[in-house]
Amino acid sequence: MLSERRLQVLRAIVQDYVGTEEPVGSKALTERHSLGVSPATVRNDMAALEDEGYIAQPHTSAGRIPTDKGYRLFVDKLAGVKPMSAPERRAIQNFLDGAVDLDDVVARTVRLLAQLTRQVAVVQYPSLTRSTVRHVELLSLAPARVMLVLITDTGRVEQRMVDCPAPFGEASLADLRARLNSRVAGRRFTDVPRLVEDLPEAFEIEDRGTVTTVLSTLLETLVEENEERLMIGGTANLTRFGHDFPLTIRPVLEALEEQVVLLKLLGEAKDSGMTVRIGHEIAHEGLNSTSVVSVGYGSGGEAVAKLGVVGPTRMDYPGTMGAVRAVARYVGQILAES
Amino acid sequence: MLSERRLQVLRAIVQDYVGTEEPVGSKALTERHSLGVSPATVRNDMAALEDEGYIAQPHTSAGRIPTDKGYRLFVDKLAGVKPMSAPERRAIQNFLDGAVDLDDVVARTVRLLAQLTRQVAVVQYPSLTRSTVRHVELLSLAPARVMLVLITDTGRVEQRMVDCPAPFGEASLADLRARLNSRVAGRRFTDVPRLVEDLPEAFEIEDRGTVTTVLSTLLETLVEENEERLMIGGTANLTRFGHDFPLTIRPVLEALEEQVVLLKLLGEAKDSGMTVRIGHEIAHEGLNSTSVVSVGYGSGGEAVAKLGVVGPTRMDYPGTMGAVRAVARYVGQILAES
DNA sequence: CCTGGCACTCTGCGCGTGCGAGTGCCAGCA
DNA sequence: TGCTGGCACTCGCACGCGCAGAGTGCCAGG
Repeated sequence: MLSERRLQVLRAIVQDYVGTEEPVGSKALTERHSLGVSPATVRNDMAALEDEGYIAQPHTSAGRIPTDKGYRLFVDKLAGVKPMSAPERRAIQNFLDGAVDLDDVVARTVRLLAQLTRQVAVVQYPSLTRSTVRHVELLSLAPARVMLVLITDTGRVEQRMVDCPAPFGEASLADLRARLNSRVAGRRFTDVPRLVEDLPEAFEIEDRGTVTTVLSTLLETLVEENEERLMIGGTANLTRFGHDFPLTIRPVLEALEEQVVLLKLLGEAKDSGMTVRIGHEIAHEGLNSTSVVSVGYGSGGEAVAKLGVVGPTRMDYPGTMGAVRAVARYVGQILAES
Repeated sequence: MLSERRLQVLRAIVQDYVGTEEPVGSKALTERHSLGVSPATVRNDMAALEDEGYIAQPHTSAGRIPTDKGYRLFVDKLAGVKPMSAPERRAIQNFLDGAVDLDDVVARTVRLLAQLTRQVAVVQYPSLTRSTVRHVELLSLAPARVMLVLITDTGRVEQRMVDCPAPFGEASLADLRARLNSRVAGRRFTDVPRLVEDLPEAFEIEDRGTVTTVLSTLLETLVEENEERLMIGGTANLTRFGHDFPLTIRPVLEALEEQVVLLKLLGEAKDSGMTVRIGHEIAHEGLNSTSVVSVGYGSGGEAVAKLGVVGPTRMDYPGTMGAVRAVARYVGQILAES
């Protein structure tokens, strides 16, 4: 176990390194923080911290920088979440209140997060699978062509074209629409398959094919995991990554374009509370030198999706976590209102 | 007027520079192209081209690189559009055919363009203002709350929540839905205001407030220019920009995040035919060292939106133009089918 | 267990040099 | 008049060198 002072030294190293982006030496440390001991003592502590793997030196006889393990300890034990100031909170609320629809909410959230954290922001659209159905609408576009529109409680709208095996009359369509809604409106997506199972039986034999087709399209839409979308913003902040970044930025941009990767990343995070993944804790190779701070957000007490930021491992964790948490909270409020 | 050979020299310079990314000298030119003259002659030609402002030397006694004016001449007079090969065309078609809905079409198009051109791809969603209405749906969510869903012929769906001034019965709602659709279905957006003008008069006095509210929300949705969305992809290709690019890439990323800028840019382009904007021809400062190749696409003969790529001025214009044109063509087909 | 001192190591930077690519110009030739 | 070969000149760039500065590890003393 590390002594109290050594933890303080680690904290000081992380803070200074995050601020200056340069390896920090023993002398500078004692000057900028009142540790009450001399540089020589700090050097001993640093040697110990290095032995334990919390810090490292990029080159012999340069200062130390924190390792992923060091940041981990810092986040878990040494730093809290820095709350947003009251004016900041008001600004967040004002900005988000101006949104007109779901797309706009998500777009504004991305912008806001990117600006607050000066990092890359990622916001997942409210997930279909955890939402409830508000309404299912069926529109007849042609005798054997139906458009299926699914509206969720989070305001998301999905539509699908359905080619029917046989012409389908207006009356039957209205019938199906009514029965469908009376069964699934207000229910969770996961319950829908069970609820509509026996629906075809209520129809005339010649309509059953069409009903089955419509229903299977609906179920398809519900489970279609790859329809989980997300919005990204603030990529220009990547240019503040480091001095060497031609090589650093490339894989990150590539990873960000692979929405699958990001969705997986967000999916792995805890459903409640904040998740911080640091450097090599992230499985995807291109993101090995980044950290991801994510949190669930939702209209009720329950998370319907996640949002977060991607930045260099050398980031201001307390500030970033504060911003992410605050934004998630207000987005949840907005969604609950709409 | 420049002699034929001088134009050939310019063409050769552009081609070589695009290929090697390095200033090209007189000797290398004669070696790689059979111009039938000696380096000395080429030097004279180059001096002339430089006087005219078509090429420049980055430093005294280095090779020459084309100026924006040089690229302009190259694009207008010296190079055609390089058509895609048959296998490439098949690949494009196959890839786009797999799309399930409009979002997917756009997403795939972006991916495809970015891969084909190895540059940043920008695809505008089919514009509302030039489309026609396929269907307007009204859903009663609460006694005084209506959801308005607008479906366009390009498959785009817009929804808006409407808070009514007074409760609105199911019957009135059905009435409004029917009247509305009979008037506007299949009509162009621009005609809609005129067509629904006198609609409130057909309703009982107590419903008119609500009808008016719904209609104005509809009109709002139609004109809402800022709802013009676009999707961007292939930003990782920016890292191939140049060696110096920390400074170059930053403003470009920022400009790309400002969708307003991009929309303006696309909006300024010709409606039909391909538009190439080179370097300083682009008003926005951050994009001064880029070129934009854009073209309209649409389901009928008519363009409903634009797509294009953003890349360094030093790009393979014939190839890029070929890819952009081909993709636009196939996207148009896909939209027409759906 | 902390401290001051000391010798050591390594990176980054400024400077001077040489090389090579490329140019402009000129005189000669078709 | 236009093309060619030759020649002197100009830079940019890569390389090597040496120096200063920051930081370390270790040791002996309090």
